[in-house]
Amino acid sequence: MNEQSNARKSYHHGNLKQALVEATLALITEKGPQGFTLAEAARQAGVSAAAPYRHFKGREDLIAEVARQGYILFGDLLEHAYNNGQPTALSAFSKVGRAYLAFAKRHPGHYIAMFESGISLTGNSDLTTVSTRAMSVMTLAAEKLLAHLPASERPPAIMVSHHIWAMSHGVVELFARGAPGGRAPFSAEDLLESGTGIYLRGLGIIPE
Amino acid sequence: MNEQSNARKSYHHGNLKQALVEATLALITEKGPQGFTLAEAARQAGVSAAAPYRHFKGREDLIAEVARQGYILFGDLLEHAYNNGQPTALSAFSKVGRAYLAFAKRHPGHYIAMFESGISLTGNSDLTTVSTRAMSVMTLAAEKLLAHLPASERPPAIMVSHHIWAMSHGVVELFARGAPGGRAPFSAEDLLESGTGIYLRGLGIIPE
DNA sequence: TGTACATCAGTGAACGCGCGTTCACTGATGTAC
DNA sequence: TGTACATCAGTGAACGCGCGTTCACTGATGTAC
Repeated sequence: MNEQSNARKSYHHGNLKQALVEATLALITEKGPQGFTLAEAARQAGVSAAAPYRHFKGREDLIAEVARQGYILFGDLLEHAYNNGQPTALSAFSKVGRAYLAFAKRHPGHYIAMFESGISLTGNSDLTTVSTRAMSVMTLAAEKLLAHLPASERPPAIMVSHHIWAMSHGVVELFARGAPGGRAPFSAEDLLESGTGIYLRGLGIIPE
Repeated sequence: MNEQSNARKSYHHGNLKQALVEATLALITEKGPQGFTLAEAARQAGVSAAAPYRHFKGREDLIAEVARQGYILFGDLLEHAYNNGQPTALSAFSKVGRAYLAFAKRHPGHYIAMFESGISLTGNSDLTTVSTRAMSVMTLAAEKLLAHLPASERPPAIMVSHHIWAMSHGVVELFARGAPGGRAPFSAEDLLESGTGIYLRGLGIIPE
């Protein structure tokens, strides 16, 4: 949190790498993934435009680092919400869904870097690793949930987790941030809750 | 479809406005909403960088026009798919869902301009009008579908259409365009079909 | 049908701007002895 | 504890670039008579 106003005493910044990450988060949150520029991130960190090159290969690399940290945080939050499937597979699954939306709302900069910055996972093994891990939590939660069903009417867990992922992502993009959905009569939380509720009833997980 | 290579014979272009719209579509599809520049659109239309200002207030205004045309096309396709709810409310509803995904895949430039360009509906009444109209088709389809249910277990149509909208948009963003979902084991079409199928069963529309 | 003229839709040069990136540099820090 | 030196993490100036936008201009088109 070392900003321009917060003048450095020393020639060395001390924590420039992370300061740049934080500046990037702020800029991305405010102006979108493309409103972000390396030069302005440097400015916000109170450092010359050339300084970031001591820590990042360039603009892309900085965004990738933000996404990387985002995926780790995301995975942590989902895992914590999942809580090893306790107390029940259903409650754990619901909590994971809620954690998804909570992450997107509380960490919009990370979310945008991860899903809207146009960054590509292929060719960045670090990113692939952390994103796979985060997504696997959702799949695991789906698996445990589906275990309750007789095998004959049990859809693939990956499919189910993709359904939930899609619905969650859609709710985030359309209704969570003054986006196209605009002033909808339902909050993002309500929409996701009710949507997954109906979906789970369709799966036969919730009776009646 | 009047491109650079397709040299104008005359001093006047004849159809520059639409040529710029088409160039924008191509650029946006290829490089994302921010990879697009007015200058390059002009270049692709075989015209000087100043020419677009005869037809648009500026960069934003051109993107807005693309989005506007997109919403109109989108609305037309949804309405055609809906087909006045014939032959059954359920089949019409399903067709609308499929049309949503088909539009996103066949007209990615429009879709991106509409939903990912960061364009704002507020303050552009033209845009608001056409987008409202498109979305109302989805709500109408939901309404007719829900009419089959006893009032006691009938959720608001707007909520249902928002659920479907969210799931559809999520599928488009995550699985329809080599996006984060990457090489998933299911196609976007399959995912949306199965997802809405489970959802509709949850609503009690599809039995068993 | 011809002509005079207004309007329209382009041109091309110019502007100021901020960006990403490179480079030789230098002050601060860490370490071997 | 002191000193010499290597390394590190910044600086600041400079570059080339393409962008958005403005402006006076001009060639083409449309119209009144």
